[in-house]
Amino acid sequence: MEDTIISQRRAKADALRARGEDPYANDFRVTHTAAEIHAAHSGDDLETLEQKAVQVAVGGRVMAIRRMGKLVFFVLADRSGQIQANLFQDALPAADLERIELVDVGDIVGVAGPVMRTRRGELSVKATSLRLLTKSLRPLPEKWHGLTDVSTRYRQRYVDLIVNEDVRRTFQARGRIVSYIRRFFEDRDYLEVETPMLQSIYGGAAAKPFVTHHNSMDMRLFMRIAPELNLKRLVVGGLHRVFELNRNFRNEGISTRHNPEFTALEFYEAFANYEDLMALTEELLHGLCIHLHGTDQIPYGEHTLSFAQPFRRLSVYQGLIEHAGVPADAVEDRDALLAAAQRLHVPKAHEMALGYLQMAIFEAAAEHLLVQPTFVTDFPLDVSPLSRRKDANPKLVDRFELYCAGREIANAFSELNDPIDQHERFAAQANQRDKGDEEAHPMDDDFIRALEYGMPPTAGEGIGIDRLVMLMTNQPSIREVIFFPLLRPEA
RNA sequence: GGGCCAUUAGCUCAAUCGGCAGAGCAACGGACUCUUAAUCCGCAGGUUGAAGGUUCGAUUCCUUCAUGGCCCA
Repeated sequence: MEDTIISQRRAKADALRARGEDPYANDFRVTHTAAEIHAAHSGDDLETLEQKAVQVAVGGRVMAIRRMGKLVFFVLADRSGQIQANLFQDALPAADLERIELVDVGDIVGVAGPVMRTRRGELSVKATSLRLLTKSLRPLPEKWHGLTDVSTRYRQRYVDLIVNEDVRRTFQARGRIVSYIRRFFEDRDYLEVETPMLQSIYGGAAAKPFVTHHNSMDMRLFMRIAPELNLKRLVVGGLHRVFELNRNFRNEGISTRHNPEFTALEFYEAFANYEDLMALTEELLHGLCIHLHGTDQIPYGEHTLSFAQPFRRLSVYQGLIEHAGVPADAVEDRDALLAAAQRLHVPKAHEMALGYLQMAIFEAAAEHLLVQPTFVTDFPLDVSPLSRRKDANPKLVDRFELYCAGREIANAFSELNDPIDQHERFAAQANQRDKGDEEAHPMDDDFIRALEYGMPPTAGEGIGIDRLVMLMTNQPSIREVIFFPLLRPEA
């Protein structure tokens, strides 16, 4: 029974206290990490190390104990990796030898002594002292199979991280990705900014918000679904290159691709258009892939993704023609589109305005085919209330979405900066809302006012960081790249 | 929201047609000064997710619920 193990370990903590030692001490100082020791001495043989007698102090969790009678091996894990500690009876003071008996797998210990190599070649620390620094009361999962139960892995991510090295690596990669992105934009003279998560009017995307309440102001507030409108206000204010890398909240279903809170990068650059952003996006993803993997060809599930530049480009209309079987001269023909929608089992097709219908067909027919990075361009105006019209075709906008592995990774456009047009678009969205579209964009009078002061010609983009991390780390579920994905509370 | 699947010891998994609930690892006791999932001997550990039903008898069959996973919308 679990309580049996816990009480056994509590007894060991008590035994330590009886010896006048704190089972939760905090006075041990580490001089080296495991990785530093491996890096410094990987080429040193047994005799060389004996001569050098390099003294180190390492601290970490005991991942394995192998007792050989008068010799005990610990495998220690610290933030950098693992190192073996060898506890020889004739190298340790009596008090430390007795302490070995109080150490369990899972405890945090400190070991000091010279770096050595065993006869079998294992680089180790020969312990001349042993401290027990943190008593672990709960047993770790089995050493070979680890922890695999998905629910437990997410609920007790700390255990998942202790025992599953690949999980640790995935989250380390996530950190490096975020860091690379920040550096990428800082190098291009972008300013990192933070804008409100709590908003009295939400906007910037088509999604349902979380609603909350401010008590002392007695005010309804929304969790933001996107930072877009605030970032464009900053561009109006003269911050011509800004980015925000932060959380968005959308009140929708949970799946392998959706978590209610997710991390997005949004960036805005004045005097640029959506074509410029395609080039910038290629550069960002290509550089990131090389930075992480040293190559631009990486596995994702059964596929090999290529981030070699340039990425494929496919207009929405081309997609309708090539993948949905819509005749080339009928991409704006409602009857032809409805026929395609029926073939593809698009629900509620008859209720949709033209642009929504085109996109629903495109998504049903083409989305899953877009495995290699592909810029889908030239979206219908109806579904793009914040994008600039195309000069050549006012029914379309200067917009692209980047698809990869059948998923939307990024969404970008030349920004609509005509306040009159923007007001009309919001009005059209209000009309959609009246028809029952809960995801239609709400009117934002202050945003119109900001545009009336004049926003320079600008292009902006949003990139889903969680999905990007999934691609870069070959993970099939968004929950594998979010430390604590949303779950129902335990019973 | 719909369908399918899973839930058994701390962890990973068994259990024949409905017939005494088992193993490995971890733990506990012991042997061992070069192990690498150490090895060897011994011992212990269970409200089979919850509630109800069928049955002489339920881990197994049925119903409802809970949690999670996958697929679909």
